[in-house]
Amino acid sequence: MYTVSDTMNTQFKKGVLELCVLVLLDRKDCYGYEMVEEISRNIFISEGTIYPLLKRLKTEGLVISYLKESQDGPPRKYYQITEFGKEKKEKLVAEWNEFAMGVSNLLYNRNVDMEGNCDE
Amino acid sequence: MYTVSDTMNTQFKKGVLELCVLVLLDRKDCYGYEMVEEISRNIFISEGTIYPLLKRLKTEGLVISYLKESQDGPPRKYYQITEFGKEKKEKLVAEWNEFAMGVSNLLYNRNVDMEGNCDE
DNA sequence: AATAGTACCTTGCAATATATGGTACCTTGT
DNA sequence: ACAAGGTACCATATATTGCAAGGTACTATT
Repeated sequence: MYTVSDTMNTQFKKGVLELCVLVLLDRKDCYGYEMVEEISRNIFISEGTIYPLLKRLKTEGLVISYLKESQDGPPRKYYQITEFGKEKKEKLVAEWNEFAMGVSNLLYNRNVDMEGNCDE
Repeated sequence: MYTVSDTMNTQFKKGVLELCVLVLLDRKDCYGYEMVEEISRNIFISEGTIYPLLKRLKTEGLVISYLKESQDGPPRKYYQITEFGKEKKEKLVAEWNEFAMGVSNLLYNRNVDMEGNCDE
């Protein structure tokens, strides 16, 4: 199991894990435990986080799920992204990029003139 | 007053606004209303967010404050970053950069081998 | 006198990552 | 046979924090 330093700021992850899960599922169907492994390659995530998150995504209609047997342990619950989920993913990616750029500008004092960010 | 689209994901900001405030205060002393203006150039922030945040930073010893009269309205409460605050800022900047890079790798499927992210 | 901008503040709410603890399957070593 | 460890799922309670909504008060403009 891969791990990234668990000192990483918990708050930073708010909302981002949903984005990460949708991005993974847009590539291929995954089961929960697998996604924890994947995401853990890059940012720390606790197992206790993924299952409530997946449940929420399912309730919101962003994903569906199906069971599949496994040789290595109990049956796996695979998740598949829906069309609605794909739309949401696109929206979140765009928002994340805009946000990350905004933060970067603030941190490194680049006050670029962006379209539509001024009242008059 | 500058504004960025207020549709920006609220969750993304968790923890980041603290970082932004500390970065601003590391450049120069600022008062709350001023920081809202500055930050709003790049990411949406509500006025109702900054004052509880500043209060918390003060309680934690990351900043101190002093009053100064103004011609344009009521007295301004300026905030100054402490040595402890500067250390915290450095730590948060590093954590943010690591985090943002991790997310970027996940979004764009760059599974780089980074040092210390594998158990064996 | 009324309005708008500046500048501060408090309270309650909503969202979500995590810790903790639990169930159950399979393989390997003793 | 059985203990241990990895795989795989789940639920609950808690902490953190951004925001909306509402308030006070000063100054300048209409």
